[in-house]
Amino acid sequence: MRWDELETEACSVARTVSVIGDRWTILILRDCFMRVRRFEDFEKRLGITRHVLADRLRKLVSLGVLRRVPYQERPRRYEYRLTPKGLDLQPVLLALVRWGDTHMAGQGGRPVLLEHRDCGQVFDPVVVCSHCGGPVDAHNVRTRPGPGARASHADAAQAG
Amino acid sequence: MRWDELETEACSVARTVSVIGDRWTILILRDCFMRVRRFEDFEKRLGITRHVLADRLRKLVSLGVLRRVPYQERPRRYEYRLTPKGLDLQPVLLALVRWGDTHMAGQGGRPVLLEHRDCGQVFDPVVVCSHCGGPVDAHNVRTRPGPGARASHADAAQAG
DNA sequence: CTCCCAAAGTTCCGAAAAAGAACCTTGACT
DNA sequence: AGTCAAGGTTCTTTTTCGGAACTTTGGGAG
Repeated sequence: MRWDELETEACSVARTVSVIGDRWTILILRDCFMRVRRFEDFEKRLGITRHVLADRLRKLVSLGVLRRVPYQERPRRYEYRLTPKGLDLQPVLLALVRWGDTHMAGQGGRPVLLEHRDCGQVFDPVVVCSHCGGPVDAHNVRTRPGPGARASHADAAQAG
Repeated sequence: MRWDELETEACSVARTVSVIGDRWTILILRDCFMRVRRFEDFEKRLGITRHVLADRLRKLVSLGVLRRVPYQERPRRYEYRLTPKGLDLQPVLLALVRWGDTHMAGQGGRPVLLEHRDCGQVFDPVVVCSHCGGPVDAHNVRTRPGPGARASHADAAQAG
């Protein structure tokens, strides 16, 4: 299966992976959430090659995750900002941070803490059910085919 | 920056990406959550080459995300199952499903629905604050350095 | 006017990884 | 002895990546 076939799969994970399933893309998005916006800043912070960076930014813009905004004229220069579609990726990033904190933390503990503005406290992101508000974990979720289901594989996140 | 340098970064996103920041790895994990366990089944469902599949499974086992469990003797055969560390990736998969459903759904609507066993309803995963239970979104989270912070870049998931 | 600088890319080349297909191993079954 | 199944491994070819140099647009210094 090739990269460009992914987005046509009847699977939301596959479709999402077709957008962000690349290490550089995820790290670029992490930096976007940290308010990094310029080509050179991404390059310096990430240690990515300019070639790959340009490619990924182009891809993210064409997918509507980032937009290219001019920040000066003569010479015209652009910066990259998250669109609403891009901001919606926050839960993905939060989930990645949480897992890394739990399972990959170094000797010093977690590198970063998350503070919830609404209550002012340091917190962990917790996933709950939109219907009853109860906790969601690996053992209390079932998947079933939805209206967009097709042939082969369904979607996913059920227990082992 | 090379792949193997990622896991030493003082960033939980980077460390997590060093484990799952690869499209095949994420799709393999999706299938694991759907109770797929055997080499041939992964191969058939994913359309991945055997070479890459063997490599990714080996990597996931060595990282403690999957474990190799014998399911028959003579000839000895193994299957792959999520460990507790692997099951903890569920929020990541849920976040990917949710984003795909919202932003990449095809004409037919969502391919799969999630059902919460505790309340029996179809639901969306929602991220809330572990402290006050309030909603978490792109605009009410601040990041600050934690005990494991180091030199360069902090972590991540703040608004644009 | 010429040189130098900055930001944001693009181009080029050798190295690494993925796709695709064939081959190998263990043991059961016929 | 021949066939089948599961789970890999070994090729060869095609893509992608890393690293470094080059380009473009214009400002500012001498």
